[in-house]
Amino acid sequence: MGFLRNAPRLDTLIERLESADGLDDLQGLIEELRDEYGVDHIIYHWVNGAGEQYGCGTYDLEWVNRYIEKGYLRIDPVIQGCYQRFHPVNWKRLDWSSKSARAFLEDAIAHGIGNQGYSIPIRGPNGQFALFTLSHNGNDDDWEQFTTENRRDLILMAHYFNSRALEFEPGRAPDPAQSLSPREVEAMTLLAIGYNRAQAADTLSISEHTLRVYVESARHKLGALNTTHAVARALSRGVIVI
Amino acid sequence: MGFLRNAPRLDTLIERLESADGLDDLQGLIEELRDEYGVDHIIYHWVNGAGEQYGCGTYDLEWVNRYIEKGYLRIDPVIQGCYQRFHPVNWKRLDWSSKSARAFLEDAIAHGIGNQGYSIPIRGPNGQFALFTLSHNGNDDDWEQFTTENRRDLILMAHYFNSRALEFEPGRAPDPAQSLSPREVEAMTLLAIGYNRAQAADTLSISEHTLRVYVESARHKLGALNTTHAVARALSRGVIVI
DNA sequence: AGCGCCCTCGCTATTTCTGGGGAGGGAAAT
DNA sequence: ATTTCCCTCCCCAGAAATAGCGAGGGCGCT
Repeated sequence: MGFLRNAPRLDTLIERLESADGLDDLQGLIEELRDEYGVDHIIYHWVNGAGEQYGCGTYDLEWVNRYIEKGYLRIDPVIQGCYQRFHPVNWKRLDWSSKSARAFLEDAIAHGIGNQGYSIPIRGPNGQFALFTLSHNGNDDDWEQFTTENRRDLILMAHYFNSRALEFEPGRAPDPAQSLSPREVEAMTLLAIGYNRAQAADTLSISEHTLRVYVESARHKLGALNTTHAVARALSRGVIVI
Repeated sequence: MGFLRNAPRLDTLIERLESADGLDDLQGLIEELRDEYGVDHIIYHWVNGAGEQYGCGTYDLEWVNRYIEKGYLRIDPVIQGCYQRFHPVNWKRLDWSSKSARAFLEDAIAHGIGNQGYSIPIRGPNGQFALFTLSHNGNDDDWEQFTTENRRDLILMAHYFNSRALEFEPGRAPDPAQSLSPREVEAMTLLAIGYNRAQAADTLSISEHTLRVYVESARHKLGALNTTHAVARALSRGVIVI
C-alpha cells in the first residue's frame, strides 16, 4: 500500500492525454497517474452494450479475466450503483447488502483490490457508459479525505480520459446507415413503453402494417434478433429514451 | 454586450450550488454566473426524450417559447451536434450547412442570442441529456480564448449544476422497486440480448415453462405490460445490464 | 409450524409477432 | 436527373408469446 498524495500535475496530465496516440498510451498514463496519486489501482472501464468490455488500468490480468468469466459485471454493486448515479461515488456508500455482492467483494479483496474505492460514472454518445475508478487499501477517513480533496481533478481527468478513449475505440463511426429514422424512433419508443403493435400504430395514426415496417427496419439497423432485442439495443445505445 | 472575464470563484459557486434548495435557486445562480463571466447568456437546458424540456437560464422567455413552439429542438445544430459528442463544443465547429439550420441561426440572432456559443453536453442516468451553454456576442478570437481558458471550470460547473438539477427533477423517485430474483434477472438478461424463450430456457438448463414463469414474475414486479416492456424497464432501471 | 418466496415442471387455447412477398409517392442528396 | 432513402399501404402462413389452470420441494423468517 502506498501513500495517498494530492494533486499531481493536472495540466501536464491532460496535455499528455491530448497527445496520446493510442490505447497503449492511455495504459501508460494511467499507471503514471496511479503512482502520482499513490493509490493502489486506477481503472478505466468501458462497459459496452453486448457485454463486450474494454478497459485499461492497473488491475491484475488474472482478476480482469475472472471478472469477465464470472459475469461479475452483472452483480458488481459499483456497476449497478454508478449506472443509477450521476455523481462520483465512494464505494462505501453503495449497496453491498445482497449475498452475491458480498461474495463478489470478498473475491475482489482476495485478488488484491482495495477495500476502498471511488468510481466516477461517465456517459458518452450512443449510450456509452464507462467508469473511472480509483481503488486503495486504507482506512475510511483517509480515503474520504483524499477523494473529497481531489474530486474535481478526478472528474476532469475522467472526462478527458474518456474523451480520448472514445476517439480510439473502433466501431464508433456514427453509421448513418444505422441511425433510425424519426418514425422508427417513435415506433420503437412506443413498443418500449409497453404498447403492442396495434396500439402503437393507432397512436401514430398509421396502419399496423406500416408500423411493422418501421420496427423491422429498426430491428435490421440495430442488428437485433427480435423486437425485444431491438428495443434493448436502442435503449442501451441511447437511440430511444423512456 | 459585456466584457468577458475569466475564473469567477468556482469554489463559492459550487458551494452555493450544493446549498441550493430548488430550481429557483439554480435560476438565480445562473444569472449570477453570467454576470461574473460577463457573457450575454448562460443556459442550462434539459432535453427529455419525450420532447418535454426544462431549462433555466437567461434567454428571453419569448425566445424560449418560440424555440419550443417551432420545434427548433429537432433542427438546432447545437442539439444535434452535442448529442453525438462527448466533449464541449464551440458553436463555430458545428454543422450549419443545412438550410433549416441557417434559418434557425438567423432567427436566433434576431432574438438576441449571441453569434458565439459554447455548449457542454451532459448525460445522466436513464438516458438523461442536458446542455450547459454559454452564448455571447463577440469576435471569434476572443471567444476562442475565453472558452479555452475556462474550459475546465465550465465542465465542472456543468457537472455540478446537472447533479443538483437531477435531484430537483420530479419523477425521479426510486420507487419501492420489487427486486428481481437472480433467476429472473438471468432470464430477463437473456431475453434482452435477443434469445427467445426456448433458447433462454436452454441456456439456463430449465424447461421453457419455468423460464416463462420467471419472465411473467419479472414482468409483474416491473409493472410491465409485456416482455418487451419489461426488458425496457429492467434496462432503464439498471436491473439488468447488456 | 406456518407463511412467503424461490425454483422447478405440465397442459390448453388464444392472441400476437415474425418474415417473406409486393407497390407508390415524396423529399433530399449526388 | 437519377438515386436513395423515408413514409405509407396490403396479404399470408408459420412461429412465438400470453393467459389461464394446475403441481411439488426448498429455504428463511417469525
